Amino acid sequence: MSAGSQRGATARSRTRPTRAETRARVLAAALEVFGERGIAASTVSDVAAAAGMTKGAVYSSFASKDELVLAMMEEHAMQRLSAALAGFAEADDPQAAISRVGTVLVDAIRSDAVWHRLLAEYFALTHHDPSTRLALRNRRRESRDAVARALTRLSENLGVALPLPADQFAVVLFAISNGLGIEAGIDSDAVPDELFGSVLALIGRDFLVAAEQRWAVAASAALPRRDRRGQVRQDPA
Amino acid sequence: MSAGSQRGATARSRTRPTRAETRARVLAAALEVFGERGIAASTVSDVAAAAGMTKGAVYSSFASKDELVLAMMEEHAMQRLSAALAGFAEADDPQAAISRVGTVLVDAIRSDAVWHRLLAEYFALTHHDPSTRLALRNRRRESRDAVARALTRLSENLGVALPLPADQFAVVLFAISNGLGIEAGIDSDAVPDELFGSVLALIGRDFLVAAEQRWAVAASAALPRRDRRGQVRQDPA
DNA sequence: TCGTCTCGATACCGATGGGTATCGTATTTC
DNA sequence: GAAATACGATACCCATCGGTATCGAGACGA
Repeated sequence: MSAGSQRGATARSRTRPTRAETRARVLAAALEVFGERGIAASTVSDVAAAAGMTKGAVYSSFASKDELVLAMMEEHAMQRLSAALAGFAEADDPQAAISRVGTVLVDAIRSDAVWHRLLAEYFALTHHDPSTRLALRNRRRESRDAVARALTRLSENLGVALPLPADQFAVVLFAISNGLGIEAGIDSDAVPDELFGSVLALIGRDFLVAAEQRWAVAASAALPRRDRRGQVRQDPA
Repeated sequence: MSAGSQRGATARSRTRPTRAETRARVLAAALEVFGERGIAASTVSDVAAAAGMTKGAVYSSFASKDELVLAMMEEHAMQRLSAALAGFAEADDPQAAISRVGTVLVDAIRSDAVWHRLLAEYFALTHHDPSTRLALRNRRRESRDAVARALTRLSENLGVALPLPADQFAVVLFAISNGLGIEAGIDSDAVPDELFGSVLALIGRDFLVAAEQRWAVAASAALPRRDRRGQVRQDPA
């Protein structure tokens, strides 16, 4: 009936999006709206509207607002983690690996101001609900472990010890990233672009210096390693 | 005014608390309730009840929930700042000053987990309201400046350059404190007590070493100050 | 092409909670 | 001590928002 039915053999033009499409659209809208207005301050209808739909659509894909929020956080956390890990990714050249880590982490701050706001609110919001709280904790743990493993591998590849135990170093990376992200969110003038890099350089100075020497040595020839006390080499950073 | 032998000191058996008292009680209750259940999740009545009063009392002292929240944050931020600065306080012995800074900052994390949650939520909550946002930004700026000044003074007293420009160093301190606080709030096992100290030691290692040397020199004899350009003069962009 | 099922729009409900009007009483003023 | 005032409790208002019931229309199998 109706004017429909023209989605004949070839064009296959759906007039109605598939379930997955809707879900994706809603999640994207959720990220946008929650990120802009805040989770608590946004209504389900707001999100729906931003996705070009109505509440009904949202509730047909998500059981509750909480679940929508959870799904949105999971989704984006996943993306962020894999992006971060991609930075570490098997780079044959350790130098490249190091510089990539820096790059990734650095613009993680600026580009994802929204994410830092969201995480901050979610962290606070979540505190009273044990199950959500555990979910966040476990997700955070996984992420940290992944980063810690990457750090360990990096350290082993270079044959240089990390400035801190890998797991603690991972925590510190998260903390600084998040902390600077929040400071930047409060007062963007206060956080120059290179600040994260500077801090990392300070924390990892010995590591970087040693890595550089090792690499240089390895590159120049198969020389036995020289003394590593070149304490204040000016190069890094 | 003239005739009134107005409320003679405190001994007066008042059946009704003074305005300032109620305000203080409400603010204390607000800190407690908001900190526990979250700002958005708490109602004005909750806060009032925790203070042993009703909504009416709150609204007779604060124009709106927002204003109550703002006042509570201001109040506590003030306390925190002065506590932190007390750590820097005119210590004749620079060594003591340094170690105090460490101590203060370290247990600022553990002891004030609540504060970190609050700040996180407030930061997120505040983002959509320009005036509150500016208030937070300015308050944050003042705090940073105060810390930066203290750092500068410390550096001058010791005659040793800071690892970073004072204002940036201040930001980093705030960020790490807050960041680690949040991580600890999410997963307390992940943040060992000494982590903040370790990171600070890494960041400020040269500073600490140089300070120690200088102090040792100064202590050993009343020597005129020696050249200050020691090997540690590294100060990257 | 028809029947069935799924998805999403519309309309609605009920609770929650911020905010207000009012009144009684303690405090202050004269 | 009486009048004026300030403060806080009580009762109330109503906008908002999460969630639900229902129904029409598009998708899909036969």
